[in-house]
This record gives sequence, C-alpha cells and structure tokens, in this order.
Amino acid sequence: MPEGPSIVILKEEVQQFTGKKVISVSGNTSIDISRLKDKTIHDFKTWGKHFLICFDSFTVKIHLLMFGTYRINERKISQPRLSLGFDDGEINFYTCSVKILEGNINSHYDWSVDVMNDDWNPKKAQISLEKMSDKMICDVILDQDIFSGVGNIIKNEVLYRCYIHPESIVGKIPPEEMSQIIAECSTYSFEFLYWKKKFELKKHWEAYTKSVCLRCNLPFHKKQTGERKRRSFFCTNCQKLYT
DNA sequence: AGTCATGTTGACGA
DNA sequence: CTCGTCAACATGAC
Repeated sequence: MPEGPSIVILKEEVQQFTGKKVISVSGNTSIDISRLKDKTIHDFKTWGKHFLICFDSFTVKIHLLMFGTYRINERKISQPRLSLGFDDGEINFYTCSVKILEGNINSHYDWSVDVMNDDWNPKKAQISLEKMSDKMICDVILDQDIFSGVGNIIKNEVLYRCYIHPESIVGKIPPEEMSQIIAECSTYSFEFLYWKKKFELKKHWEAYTKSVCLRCNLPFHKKQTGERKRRSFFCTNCQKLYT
C-alpha cells in the first residue's frame, strides 16, 4: 500500500478533521490511546511513509507498513488498530503500527530528508551518500534517513529513468548521474502522487514488474539485489553497471 | 490455491 | 556490544 506519495494522499483526505476534537477513541493497538480523547488535532503531517496526527504536546505516528489500510467515514469488517471519532465523521486505521511521539514533532524529524517535503534538500542527500560510497545504489536509495518516502517502486522507476543498474556502487557512479538520481527521487515521487490520484499509477510503470525493456525490447532482469534483498527490475543493456 | 509483496522492528545467536 | 539473520506482523493481487 504505502510509499511516500500514498501517505500524502492520506493527509489530503483527512483535512476535514484538522482543528477538530477527538470525541471517541478505540482500537486494538497495545499502546495507551485513551489520552487522545477530547484532544484537538492541530495538524496532520507526513514524513516519508510516516503519517502524523499532531496534538498540542504529542503526536500519534501511524506506519502502514506493507499491508496497512485506512477508511475515512467508512468501516471495514475487521477490527481497526486505531479509530478516531469526531462529531461529524471518523478515521479508521487497520493493520498498522501506532506509536506516540512526545513533545514538539520538530524534535523528532529532519524534514529536509523527506523527498516530498517543501524543505527537501538534495544537497544533504549528496553529502550523506558520500559517506556510503561502498554501498549499492539499490540499498541507499531505500534508506529512509536519506530518501524518506522512497519505496521499492520508486527505486526501480528512478534507476530505470536514470539508466543506472541497481547493483552499481555509489562511489563509482559519476557525480552528474548521482545528482540526477537524487533529483529524480523527488520528481518521480510527485509524478507517482499525480498518477495515483488519477488511479492510473500502474499504467505508468516502466520498470517495476516489467518483463521487457520498452527502450530496447530485450528481456528485463528480475533479481533480489543488495543487502536489503528487495526486488529489482532492470535492463542490463540500457542501465549502466558501475563497479 | 498458493505464492508473493509498495515495509520495518525487534529478538536471538554468534 | 555489534553484527547478521530471521521471524513477526497480516492483507490482497495475481
């Protein structure tokens, strides 16, 4: 379900509850959520794949992981992990991770590493990558402390667009191409957002789950790559391997 | 019908 | 203590 852009969509969908008071709380999460009752939500934020419900002195962090879902003003049959009721609606989260972050939310997150944040700082990503020069690009691109919000779909699409083999070693990729990869992580995320809103995301995949290269028509390679062993789809003819 | 995956954390052993 | 590996979570697409 979620890479960064999907969480941005979630944030947009709950805007009707900004400034609203939580009048009922329930759910099968193990953490103490009773403290949310009668509190007012002053903001919804996202940091990569984290969805943040901000109250005055603490924040509820929701992570949908692989299978998490939510419903707004609707319910599924299964029990919600967290359900927030308002005087004119409700939000229900299922099979997700729920945690509380105390104090000011800004003390918990560096917004400049989130590829969809207004404060996204590509220069900072470049500096972080210089310290990881012996890693494979397919691993570092999924590092949430560098490219918060980027997931395995975005990884595959960005590397295909940039003509870079996923097993390329970061330190061996020319700076110009490295900059392009960094920029594309943010650019592609916004295109992902645009297409997902139109329910036509899959139609625009050029690498993820593909079996043939649309550029040269040769068969794609599918392989679990890097330390993370996540699926990579790539064309060894069009994507350059730097080792 | 069985397999597999858009993700992350924490436990455990070496 | 650190590193590496793996289980756990649990839904739905194909």
